Amino acid sequence: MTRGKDGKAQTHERILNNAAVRFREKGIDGIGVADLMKEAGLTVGGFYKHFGSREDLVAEAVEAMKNGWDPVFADAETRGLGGAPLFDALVDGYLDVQHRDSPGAGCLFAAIAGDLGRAGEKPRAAATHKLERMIDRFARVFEDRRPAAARAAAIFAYSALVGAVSLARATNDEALSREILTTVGKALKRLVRPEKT
Amino acid sequence: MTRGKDGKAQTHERILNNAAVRFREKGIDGIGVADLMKEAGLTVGGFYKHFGSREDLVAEAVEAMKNGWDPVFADAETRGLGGAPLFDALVDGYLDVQHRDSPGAGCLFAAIAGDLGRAGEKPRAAATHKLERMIDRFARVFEDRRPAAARAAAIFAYSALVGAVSLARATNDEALSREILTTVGKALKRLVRPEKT
DNA sequence: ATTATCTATAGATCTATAGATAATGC
DNA sequence: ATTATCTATAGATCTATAGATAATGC
Repeated sequence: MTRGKDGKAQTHERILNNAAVRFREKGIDGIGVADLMKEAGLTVGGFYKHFGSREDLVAEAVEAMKNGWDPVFADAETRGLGGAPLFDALVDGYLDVQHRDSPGAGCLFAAIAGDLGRAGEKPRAAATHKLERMIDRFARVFEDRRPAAARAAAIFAYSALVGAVSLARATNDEALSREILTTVGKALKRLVRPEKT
Repeated sequence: MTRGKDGKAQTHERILNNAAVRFREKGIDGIGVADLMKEAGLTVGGFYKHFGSREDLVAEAVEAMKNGWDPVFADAETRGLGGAPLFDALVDGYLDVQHRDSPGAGCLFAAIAGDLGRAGEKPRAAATHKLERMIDRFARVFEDRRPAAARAAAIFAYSALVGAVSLARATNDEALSREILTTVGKALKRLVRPEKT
């Protein structure tokens, strides 16, 4: 309706999904409203008919961020995978060089945890929601433990994963970067991996 | 000499140490050159007599960042501490709520790893240097293992620590935040702690 | 008539530079 | 005479808003 061929909701989604990628790639403050609108094929003036403020966009974008694990979980579910093999797939996928080199499509915490800690209440609330969901989902991988222990294992392993990719991206020494990824992967499989299922 | 009562080197240090705090508190792009100079008691015009560019300041500030562990290591050395007690002191200190709430005085990676991953070559080289030194120092805590295993333990534990504080800062749910800190602390002590010394 | 999007711009940033000033060293 | 710091400003951002325009629905 009106000017654009698409509906407003689709335009909204387009702005959002692009912002979700760009914020992870360039940091929350790394790209401006005008450029985000341009990348969505629009001009800056329409922005505030879609979002109350830039911060509102950040919060919505955080909610919209598909974390790289979604396909792994989905695939595991269809194939009836769980326990150790699923854990290994999640760890390997997270610590892969491709994930390290594609922050825009990857874990929001590895990419912008620091920015989120300094962000307003709305983005932080959205991040909290994402984090809770991620922990719950990851905890179910530890079928061999009681709920409290499974949750603890998920929190511990997830912290190590987030830290590893954050550090692997921060250094410009490729050898060190890969060493971090492989070392943390091995340690997690040795110390945290659930029993075979 | 000239205008200021202090020497140029002291002024340089003053700008640097303040920037090192502010960058961790507000993110690398969270404060401008003019405000940094004002906080050091100067005006913006003098900045480029001290630093070739803003990015050069970032790199120097990263080098200058005292990580919160320095006093713990120093204290341990004077008291002849090592092994398990030192490991516990480092883990507890890192995962303390006070560290979480004082990014300006804390670990640079927990505060700005994301920013560093997007920064220029000079800041990333400085970060790499810091990271290497941190790993080497932390690895010496694992006196009970061979060098390669000690290094792996240091990389793994450090990743978990950085991830835990990053996540604990990103959420606005105080209970979840504390749960992350205590859970990761317990897991590290159970799974990675060196033998008693 | 409504509304999604457009153009244009206000006002507040930010990095970097030019040229003046004031304190020291010869 | 030198130089560390100052004031002032250019030019490029950025968020947010005002008002015009063009497409749809009554």
